[in-house]
Amino acid sequence: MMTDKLKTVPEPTLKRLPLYHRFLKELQPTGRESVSCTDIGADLGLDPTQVRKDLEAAGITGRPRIGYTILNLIDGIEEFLGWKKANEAFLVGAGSMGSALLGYHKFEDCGLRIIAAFDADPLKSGKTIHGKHVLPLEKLTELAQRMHVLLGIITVPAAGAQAVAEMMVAGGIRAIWNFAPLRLRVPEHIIVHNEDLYCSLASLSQKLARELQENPLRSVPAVTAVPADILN
Amino acid sequence: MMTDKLKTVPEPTLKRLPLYHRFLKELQPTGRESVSCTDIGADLGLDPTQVRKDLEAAGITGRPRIGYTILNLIDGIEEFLGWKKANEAFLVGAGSMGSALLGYHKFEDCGLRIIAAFDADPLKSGKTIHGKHVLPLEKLTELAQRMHVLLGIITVPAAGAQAVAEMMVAGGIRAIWNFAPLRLRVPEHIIVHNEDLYCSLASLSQKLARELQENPLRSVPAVTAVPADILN
DNA sequence: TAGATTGTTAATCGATTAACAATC
DNA sequence: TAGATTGTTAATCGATTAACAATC
Repeated sequence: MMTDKLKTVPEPTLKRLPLYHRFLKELQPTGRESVSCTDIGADLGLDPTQVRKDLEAAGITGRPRIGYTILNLIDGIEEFLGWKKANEAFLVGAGSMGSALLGYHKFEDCGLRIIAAFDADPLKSGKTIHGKHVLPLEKLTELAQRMHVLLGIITVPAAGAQAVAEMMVAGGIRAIWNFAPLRLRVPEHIIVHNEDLYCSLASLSQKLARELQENPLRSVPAVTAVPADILN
Repeated sequence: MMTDKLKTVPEPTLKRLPLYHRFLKELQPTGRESVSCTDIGADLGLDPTQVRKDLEAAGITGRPRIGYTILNLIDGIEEFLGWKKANEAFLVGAGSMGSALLGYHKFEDCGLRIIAAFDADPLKSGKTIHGKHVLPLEKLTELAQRMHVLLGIITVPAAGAQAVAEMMVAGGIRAIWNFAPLRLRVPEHIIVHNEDLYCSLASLSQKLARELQENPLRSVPAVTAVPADILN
């Protein structure tokens, strides 16, 4: 158990730590006690030194010749990433993406507890999705304030996202996980994390275009007509 | 219209180009003809030189003193990112995340055309989600082959993802957009893009934990009891 | 012409990788 | 002891930022 100050670490390190965590969780049931950076790196295709640096950044120490105690490592990563004490969160936008996130109960293992959803549509508020109540949007600010909810998730369409962000900020929310495809304008102290699928797609699409330019088609089978009624 | 060779560009550049594109699309209706890197940078909070470098990497040129022609810029970015000719894609896993993606019709503007979904569950296959047919999983490989579909989207739970990836590869799919929280083991020439929400959450959660450590609570209003019946 | 902006080269910064000493 | 592995410092690499010349 370590409760040192949480340091600022490079973003890439922050993204890799959960990968280590996942690998260690797979390793745990095997009964092994310790693991080396070489082992972790081998599984994920990473340089062992990088793994060591990441763990060092997270404030986790091992023992020369032995490696790291798996239990210790899992605990240290969870502590460092803030997964030990759950962040309560409000989700706004009970559309399909919102519903999907409400169903990801595994988020709780990562310290995320979505305690309610909100939607401007009266047809949606009042319902329950994956066991979570959907409340009318106008209650967001007040409830966030009263309940000291510090994390907000935005899954509304782009057009409504800025307004929602402002309601969240007004309610004292400090960090926003934004799935709407736009940059939110919020005060500087608010942490915003954009999950911009369009940007993500852009990078995939460019890579595929480039790959196809280099190797047009690996094999060129006859183009067969496909039953029209089976696809739209 | 530019049809030069598509270059390999830094990943960060690839992620920023769609942001420029979005800003330019907003600018377009105003009737303005040209724009400078300073303008773009100001909107997104980026260094103008970085914007210029990114555009240069995408093979787009401007004119000193004038800037870039907006139309030209939009066209150039779309061309470079491969948004001009649609990539046909198969999506596997018609759960809530899959459904959400099937409903994102704006993906088509980014050159992504999801032409069908697949699911192992016979209760789901046969249905139609957001206008797309859901087919039985066992048809995936053959159909991908016959239709020359090159892009696959995985939205099944982690346990099934590796098997799906293998079916995709067998069907000749060249790029995979993976939403399942695990690293897929695929041949080297396959492009994999992991949309790992857990890793993303980790970084947000750590930042929030750190922020709370530094500024525990901006204001400390009384903790009010919340109607128990309104939340679960 | 003068000034704004691109294009391009150099400097800086940060992250990754390599080298090696400390240690169990 | 010898050897594997951590801890730590140095070297490399790549991306960002700064500087400045070219140009419309």
